Amino acid sequence: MSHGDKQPKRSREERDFLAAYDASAFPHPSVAVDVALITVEDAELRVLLIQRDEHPDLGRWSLPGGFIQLDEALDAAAARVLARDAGVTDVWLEQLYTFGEPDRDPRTRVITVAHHALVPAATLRRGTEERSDRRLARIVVPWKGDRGEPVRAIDEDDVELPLAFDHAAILGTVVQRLRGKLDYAALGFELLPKRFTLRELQEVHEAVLGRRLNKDSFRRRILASGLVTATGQKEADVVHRPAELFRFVRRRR
Amino acid sequence: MSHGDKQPKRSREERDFLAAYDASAFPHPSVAVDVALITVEDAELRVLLIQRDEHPDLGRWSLPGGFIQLDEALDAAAARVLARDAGVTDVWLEQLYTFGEPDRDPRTRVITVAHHALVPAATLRRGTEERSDRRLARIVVPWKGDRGEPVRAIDEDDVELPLAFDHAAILGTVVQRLRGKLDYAALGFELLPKRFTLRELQEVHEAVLGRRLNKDSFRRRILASGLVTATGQKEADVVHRPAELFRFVRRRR
DNA sequence: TGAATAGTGTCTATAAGACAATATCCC
DNA sequence: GGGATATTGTCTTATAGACACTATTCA
Repeated sequence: MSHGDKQPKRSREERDFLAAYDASAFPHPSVAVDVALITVEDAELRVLLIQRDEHPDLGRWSLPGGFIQLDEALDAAAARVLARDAGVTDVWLEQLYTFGEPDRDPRTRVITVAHHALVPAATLRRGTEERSDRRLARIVVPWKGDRGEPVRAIDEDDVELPLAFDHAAILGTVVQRLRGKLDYAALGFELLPKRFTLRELQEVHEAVLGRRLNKDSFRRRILASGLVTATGQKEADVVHRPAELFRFVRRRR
Repeated sequence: MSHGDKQPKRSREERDFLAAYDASAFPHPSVAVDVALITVEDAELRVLLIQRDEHPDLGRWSLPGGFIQLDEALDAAAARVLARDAGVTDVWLEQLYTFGEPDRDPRTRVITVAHHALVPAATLRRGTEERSDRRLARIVVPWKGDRGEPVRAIDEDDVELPLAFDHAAILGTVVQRLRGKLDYAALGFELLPKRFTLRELQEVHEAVLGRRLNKDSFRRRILASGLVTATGQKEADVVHRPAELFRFVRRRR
């Protein structure tokens, strides 16, 4: 057993019980995973959406998702879906919340264990450009703070993409969670390339939080955290004084 | 499909699809809920445990739990389990995390949506006194901060209660989550009676956080938050100057 | 009166916000 | 040089921690 402290020595009696156990004695729900693959581009929060080509909710836009397999861990299922639908591997991926309202899927009872993943925009752009059923949609958050209510998805042409099932609510919870975690977890770095300027990091934080931050204290706070270290290099091809490039360094906690 | 419609008007074709959908075409996991019913007594974090009287893990101690019903929402299943096993209703109850390692239950694949609930100690003591298969166990946290690793359960006689399945890990996640939420959510009040002193509130915070807090700044912070209001009453039967009783008031955020 | 905790006031250290001054790049 | 942003430094304000002092109850 991978969980827990002690490996229970099972008695003969317990082994007999387990051998006789019939899991099909009562009906079971379906269990799926959905993954919100999040990035920040042009200082805006974005998510990968896929247009459904099957009933139900055909034509609507959904998060990458799929049913879990019986011998598959939840995070493994999420990683599988992410690789299959977005061609993305080795990214920050974490369980978010489990959505299980009885009527959330018209087919049958489907409980979905929602996950969220973070990836730099450059990584995501490779490979999601050509397909017309994939969009890197802007997330429009119609609330302030951490209320976690449903959000909307808008494509590059300012067209709203209608979301399938309860995915607007799932995405609202994603934004809520990211805003809550940003303060104490080193999330910003997951959304940036290896080397980045402090202004870029601040823009990522602002995109996630949905509000402007004070430049001076942001700078001081990040530098004091010991989470970044200067590389000595400077950004290039900017029309102003180039900023120093920093990189993330594992430390603290 | 048209782009703007919100409430899906299902087409004839979609309705036919749904009517023909066969949920039993592939095997499904079992889905359960487990509930950590938490309280603070004698300035220590406690949880209600039940000794298992069936295989598997017979004799070990577990959180109240049960399989969800097909037409039952997740939080409704958690509330049902809580009422059945602890006789407790109308308490703060929130989804925590979903545990789904393939081998976490030896019977079959069981995914559990873990919840946590908070209740004042006085409320819980009523009705959980007599039964020998129920214990309000102390939670011993062998780590600092918010690591969320497994914890141990100790009864009143300092005897460790071996935990069933991965419940030690679930409880670790409970402590981690409570510590993270305490800063910004008004959790402390859920663990106290209607009227309480600031010292009692501080003791609850200290029990959850597992560390001592500065009295002066705790006092200032709570009073400045606007979350409590003085009642004009004072505590009785104490061997020292009685403190003023406060009550929780909904405000802020 | 003494033990024990409540509650108040003050001082200091730290962090955030505001703002000004200077630096450095491209055009 | 001008535009634009980087980077540094200073000042002000808010908050946390430390500590001292007074207040109030019961034994």
